[in-house]
Amino acid sequence: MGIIQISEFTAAVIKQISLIPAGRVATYKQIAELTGKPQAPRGVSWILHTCSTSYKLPWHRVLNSQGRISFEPRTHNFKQQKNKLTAEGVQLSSDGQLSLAKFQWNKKVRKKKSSVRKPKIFQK
DNA sequence: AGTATGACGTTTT
DNA sequence: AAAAACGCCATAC
Repeated sequence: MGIIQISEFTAAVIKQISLIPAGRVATYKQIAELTGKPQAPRGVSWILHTCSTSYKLPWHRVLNSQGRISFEPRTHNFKQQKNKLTAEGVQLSSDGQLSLAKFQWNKKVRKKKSSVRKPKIFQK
């Protein structure tokens, strides 16, 4: 095993993808955003293309922004990804479409403002 | 150094 | 609505 130099970006992408919990999915764009480069979803896809197996990432949890598997439905990769997702409880249609509303990992910089409820004693 | 490519995403036909 | 064009980015060659 040799020493490999990878870029900051690559390391950040690998980190974020490894954090996606089972049963949830993220999009390429979302990963790009989480690594601070919202314009780089293509870079994310390239990294997955090259090192998904060598880093043992949950690559199958990354979909495109329509909530769709980014492989042609005939391909082996498509079937493998679909099987892995199904095994985790992620429901998707036969053509590889799922509901992002249901399954998207919500680690995102979103500031909900009104989610904090006042204690009952203060309500009225 | 310049070009090509890819598991993308958005805008324009 | 679907397809193509366009923009974008990190790597490969």
